[in-house]
Amino acid sequence: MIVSKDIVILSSICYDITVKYYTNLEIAVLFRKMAAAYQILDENRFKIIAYERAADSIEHLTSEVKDLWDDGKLAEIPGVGATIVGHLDELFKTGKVKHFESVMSKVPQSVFPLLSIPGVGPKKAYKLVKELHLRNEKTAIHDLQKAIEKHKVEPIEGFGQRSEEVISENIKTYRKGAVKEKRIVLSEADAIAESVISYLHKQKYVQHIDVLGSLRRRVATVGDIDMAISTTKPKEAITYFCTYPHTKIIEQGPTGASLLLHNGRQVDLRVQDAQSYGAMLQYFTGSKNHNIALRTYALTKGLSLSEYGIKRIQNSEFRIQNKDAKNKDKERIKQFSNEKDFYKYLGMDWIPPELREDHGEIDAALKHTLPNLVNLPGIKGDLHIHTSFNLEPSHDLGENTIEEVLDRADTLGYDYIGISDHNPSTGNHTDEEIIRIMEKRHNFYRDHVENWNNKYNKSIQAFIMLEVDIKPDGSLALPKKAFDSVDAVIISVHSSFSMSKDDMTRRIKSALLAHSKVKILGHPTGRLLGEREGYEADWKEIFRICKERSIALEINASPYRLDLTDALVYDAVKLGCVCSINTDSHHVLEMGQMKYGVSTARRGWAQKRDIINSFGYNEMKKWLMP
DNA sequence: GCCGTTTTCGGCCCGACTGTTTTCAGTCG
Repeated sequence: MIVSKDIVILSSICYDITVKYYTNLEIAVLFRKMAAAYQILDENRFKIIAYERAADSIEHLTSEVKDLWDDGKLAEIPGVGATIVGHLDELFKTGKVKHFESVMSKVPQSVFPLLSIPGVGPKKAYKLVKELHLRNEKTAIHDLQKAIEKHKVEPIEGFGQRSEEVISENIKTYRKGAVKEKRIVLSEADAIAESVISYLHKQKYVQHIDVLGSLRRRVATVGDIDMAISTTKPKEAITYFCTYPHTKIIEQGPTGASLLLHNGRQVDLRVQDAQSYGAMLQYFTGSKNHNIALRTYALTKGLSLSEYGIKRIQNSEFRIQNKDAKNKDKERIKQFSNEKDFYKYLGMDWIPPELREDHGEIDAALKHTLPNLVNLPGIKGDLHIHTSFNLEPSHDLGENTIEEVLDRADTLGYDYIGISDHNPSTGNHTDEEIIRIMEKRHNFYRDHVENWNNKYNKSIQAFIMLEVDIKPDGSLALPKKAFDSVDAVIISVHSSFSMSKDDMTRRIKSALLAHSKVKILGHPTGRLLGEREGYEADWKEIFRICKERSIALEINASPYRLDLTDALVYDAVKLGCVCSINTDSHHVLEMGQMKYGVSTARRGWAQKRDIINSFGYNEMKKWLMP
C-alpha cells in the first residue's frame, strides 16, 4: 500500500521549484507532503485522509492530470473535489499554490526525508527535527544517525532507549535499500510464495494456506508477500513459520508474524481458525480502497466489518461506549468460514480478487452485474511466439524449433498458435532479399507444421505471422510484397522510445493504418517493469482506430511487461476494443506465462468475448484473415 | 477536504502492534 514513504524517493522534486509540467507522480508526492504537513500541524484528520486519497487516486490514474485539466475534467477524479480542483488549477497556471506554500512555511522541510525511515511518521519526524535541530533537508537522516550515536534521542519525550535502537536499526535497513521501494514482478513473488507454502504444508495442523494482498489480486508488481493459514494450533504455526530461513523477525504476535527473508523480501503471515477464515481472507486481500469502500457501504446498513467477521452496530455513540467491552463484541460477531458467504451477507456477489480496487466492483456486485471474467482454461492459443528459424532479424530469435513449440502448445492444450518472429533486418537486406526470405520461411513453416501434425496425429493449426517493427516515422519495417507471405502481422515499437506524446501517437496511428494485414498492436506502451516507464500516447485515439480497423491490442503476458497495463485494458474494453493475450515467448518455457496476461486482462474487467484468443480456431481464422 | 448506498450537512474503516506510557499516541497495513 502506498504510504508517505515515497515522498523522499522524489526528494529532488522540491515543491518550490517552479516547473510548467507536473506529472501525476509529482502531484501525488506533493499531496502526500501536504497530508504529512497537516498531520504535524494537527489539522482535521479527515482533511489529511482526503489529501492522501487524492494522492493515491492520482497516482493510479491512466491519463495525465494535466490532460484532464486541459479538458476541464479534474472533478471526475475520485477524491478530488472543488477545493483541490482549485489548487490544481493554480498549480498548472502559475506553477505553485499559494495555500500550499503558506502551509509548508510552517513546517521544516527536513522532516520529509525522515519519513522514509520505517516506523517514523510525521509526528515523530517533526519532534526529532525540532529537538535535535535537524535543519538541513539533504543531510537530515545522516544528522539523525549522528545524534543517535551520541544518545540524544533517548531523552526526548515520547522516545526512549528502545525507540532509539529501533530507529538506528531502521536507518540501516533503509540505507541497505531493503525498504519497500523495490517491488518485484509477479513471477518472482510467486516463486517465493510457493517456497514458503511448501514449507508450511509440512505441518499437519495447517489446514488452509492462501496467498493474500497484492499477490492474490495479481497486481503487476508486489511489495510484501502476504499469506494466511487456518489452523487448530495458531501458536505452534507462528513459531514454526518463524523458523523459515530469514534474516530478521520483524514482528511476531498471537495473530501472525512478519519475516524479512535473505533476498530482502518481507513475508507476512496471518493466522486464523477455520470458522473466521473467510473474513480474514477478505480483509487481507484488500485492496485498502476496496475495503474502505466496502466498510463504508456496510456502515450504511448498520454493519461493521473486520478481519474477524461482521457485527451489527446501532450508532457511533454506542460504539464508543462499547469500546472497552471488546470481548462482549466478539461474542456477537458473525463469523464466516469462506469469502462467498461474507460478501453474500452484505447482499452482494463474490468479487474476484483481481477486481477489488474500488473501481465500481461493489456497485456491480450489489446489482449482480459483475463481469464474467476471462480465465486461463478459456485460452485456445498463443499468437506471439518466436522460433529459432533464422530469418536474419534485427532482434532476438527464439531458442526453440517449431517442433518444440508445437510440442509445448500441445501440452498446454492449445488449438492453434501464431508464429510471430521479428522481421528480417532492413539494414542488412534489400527488399528483394527480404521477400525471398519471407517466402522461404512461409514454405518452411507450412511443411514442418504439417509433418508434425501427421507424425503425431494432431491438428494444431499455425498462423504464419510476423512481428514487424514500427519505425520512428510510423512506417513498417517490411516491404509491401513480403506481406503476401504472412497471414497477419503484429506491429510493435522497438526503438526511439523517447518521443513526445503527439509524435508517438502519430507514429502508432500511421503504423496501424499502414496495411490491412496489421491485426495486433504488440506490447502497446513499451513498458518494462522496474526498468522503463511506458511511453505516453493518446490511447483513446489509438483505441478508437483499433476498434474501427478491427485490430487487437496485445496484452503481453511476460511478467516483466504486462502490457497493456490493467488500467488501459479497462479503458480499451470499455471502448469496445478486443485484446489478444500473448506470451511473446522466445523459449518454450515462457509459453507457460500466459496466466500473467490472463490476470492482467481480468484486472481490466475483460470477458471472454473481449479476448480474441479465447475464440476457437474457425472463429479466430475468420477474425485474423477476413 | 470529500461526498451523497440515511444526499448539501454531518458523517468519514478497522484493528494490531510498539513503546512509553498508567490509558495513550503514533505508525502501519
